[in-house]
Amino acid sequence: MSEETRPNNFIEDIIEDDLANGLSKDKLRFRFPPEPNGFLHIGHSSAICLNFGLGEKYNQPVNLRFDDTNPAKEEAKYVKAIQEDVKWLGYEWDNLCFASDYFQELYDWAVQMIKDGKAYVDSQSSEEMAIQKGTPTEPGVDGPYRNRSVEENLALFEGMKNGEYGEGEHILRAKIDMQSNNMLMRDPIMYRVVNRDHHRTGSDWKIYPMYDWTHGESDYLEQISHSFCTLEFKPHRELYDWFLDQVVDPNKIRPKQREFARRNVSHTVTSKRKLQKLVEAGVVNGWDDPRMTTISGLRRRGYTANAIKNFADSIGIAKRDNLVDMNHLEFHLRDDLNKAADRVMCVLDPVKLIITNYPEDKVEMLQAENSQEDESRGFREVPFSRELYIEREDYREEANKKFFRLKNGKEVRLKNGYIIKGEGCIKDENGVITEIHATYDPDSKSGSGTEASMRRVKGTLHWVSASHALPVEVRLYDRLFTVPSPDTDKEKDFMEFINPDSLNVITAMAEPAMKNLEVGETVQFQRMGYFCVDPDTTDEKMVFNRTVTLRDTWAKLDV
RNA sequence: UGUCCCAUGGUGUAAUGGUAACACUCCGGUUUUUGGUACCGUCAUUCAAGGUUCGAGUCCUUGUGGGACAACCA
Repeated sequence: MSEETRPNNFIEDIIEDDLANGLSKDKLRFRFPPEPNGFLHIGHSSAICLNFGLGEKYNQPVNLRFDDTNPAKEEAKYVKAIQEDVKWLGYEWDNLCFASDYFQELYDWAVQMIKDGKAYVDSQSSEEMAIQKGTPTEPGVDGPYRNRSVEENLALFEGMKNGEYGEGEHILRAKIDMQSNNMLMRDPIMYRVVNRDHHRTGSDWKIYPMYDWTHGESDYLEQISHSFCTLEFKPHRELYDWFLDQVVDPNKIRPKQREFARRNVSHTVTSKRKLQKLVEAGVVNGWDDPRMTTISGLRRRGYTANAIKNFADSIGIAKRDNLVDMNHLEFHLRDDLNKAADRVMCVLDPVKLIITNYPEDKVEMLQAENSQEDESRGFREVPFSRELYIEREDYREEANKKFFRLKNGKEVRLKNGYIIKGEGCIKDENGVITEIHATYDPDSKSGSGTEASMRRVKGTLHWVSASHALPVEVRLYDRLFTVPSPDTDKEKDFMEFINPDSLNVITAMAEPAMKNLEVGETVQFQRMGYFCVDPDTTDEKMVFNRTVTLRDTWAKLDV
C-alpha cells in the first residue's frame, strides 16, 4: 500500500487538528460499535476499516463494543458472528466491550439526573407523546407529567427498575426542550420497560437504556477520543453532547462524535432489515449465501479480506451521498486473487473433442505451471489423451478472423499441450454438436523446444482429458439485483428488482489434480474466472463457487 | 413551508486561496501458450448566478438539486 502518499481524509484532518491543539497522541482511542442484531455487511466494512485503520495508523487501541441495549432484537449468535467477521478481516480489538456492562453506571447517572431535575417519568401512551412532540416543522408542547416532583419520579423509576410496571406504562425522559428545532432534543426517552431476557444480563434488568443515552456515555466510560458514525446520526450529536454535559469530568477525555457518509454499493442492498427479508423470503440460502454482500457471504463466495480492505481504502471517507459501482469491488478482488490463486483447467460447458490422429490408448502426463505470475508456485501433471473436453463456445465450424478459437481448417494451441487443427464435427438430429474432430501436430508439444512447438497460433484453449475428468458442481453467480440501486425506487419495493438468474448450477469437468483442493481454497479456472471450494463439498462431489469472472474483452466484442 | 448536511469526469476520491489530479469503468494499442495479467495511450470533471481577491473547485450571498430529522430501534 502507498499509505505514505495517500492524502488525509476529513476524519484524519479532525484528528490532526485535535493533536495540533494539544490532544496527546496516546489519548487517541477508537471503537467499532455494532448492534448484535444481524450479520455484518459490506457497508460495515467502511466503518470497521476506518476505526481499526485509525488504530493502526496512530498505533492506538480500538475497542469492539456491542451496542446491546435492545433485548428484543439481539442475540448471542450475532455477537459471535460479528467477532468472527472482524477477526477474519484481520483486525484485533483492544477491549471487547458491551453496552450492557454499563447498565448499572447508566442507571446511577439517570437517578442523579432525576435528582437534578434533568429527567422525569412520563406516564402517557406513545401516541399521546407523539402528538405533543410536534413535527420537524412545528414545535412540540410540554406534556402533563413534565413537572412531576423529584420524589415521585424517583419512586416511579425505581418501580420501573423493579419490574412493578408493564411495558409502555412509564418511561424516563430527559427534560430538555419540547420546542427545539431538533426533534431529538424534545425530551428524548432515556429508559423503557422491556420484559425480555437479555442475552448477557438475563433477567437482571426490566428497564433498558435507549441508544442516545447509552452511546455517548459508553464512549466516555471507555475514554474513546473520537466516535465516528454515519451521517444519519448527525442530528443526534446535539443530544450526544447534552448527555455528556450531565456526566463529564473535565479532567477526562470528552469523546467527540463526527459523521461520515455510509458506503452504498451498486446492485446490492445494505440494510440488515432488507438482508433479513432476502433470507426469510428464501431468495437466498441464508446469511452466508455467496450472493449476499454480508461479510460471511463474501467470504464464502471467495472474497479475500485484502480485497475488501483495499476496496474500503480506495473509496475513502467523505460526507457526500454515493453509490460505488460494484466494478470497484471486483477490481480489488481480481487484483488480489490474480496474485494469490493457482491456475487450473476446468471445462464449464463440455463438448467432446476427438484428436483423430492420436493413438487410442495413449496417455501422456503434461507439465502445467501453477501460475504464470509466479514460477515458484511450481508445476503439476495433467493427463492428455485422444478424447478431451473443451468449452462448447470454443468451437465454431466457421467464423470470422476475430474468432481466435477452434474452427475448421484453423489451428489453436491446447494449453500446455499440442497445437491442433479443426477438421469437422458431428451433430445430433437437432443440429447440436456432439463431437468435434481435430488433428494434432505431434512435434508441437508445449515446452519441447522444437521448432513446431515455438510456432505462434492466435488462440489457446483449456481442456481436460475425458477419461480422467472429475465431474464437479459449479455454482455460477450473477448480481442479486437487476438495477444499480434497488432500494431507492419511489414506487417499487426492492424485492421487485431481484435478478431471477442470480444462481446457475452446472456440472463441469475438472482436471484430476483439483480433487486435492480444500474447502475455502480459491483457484483460477483459466480463461473462466476465480472459483473457490464451497463447504457443501462432500467426498462424493466437489462444489465450487464462482467468485468472479475474469475481465473478458472478447465477450464485449461478440455481441 | 422549519433545522441541519451535501454538491468536482460515467463511478469513487484528491487538490487545505496559487497549473483541476489519482483510481475504477469505457475505448484504442504493445506484450502474452489465459481474449487474463503487465505496460502504454485516448475520451471525459468543479450545479448556477452574483460578490470578495492579483488569483476562487476552495471564502461570502442567493438560487437549484440531493439527503437527514416526527420508533418505548440502533
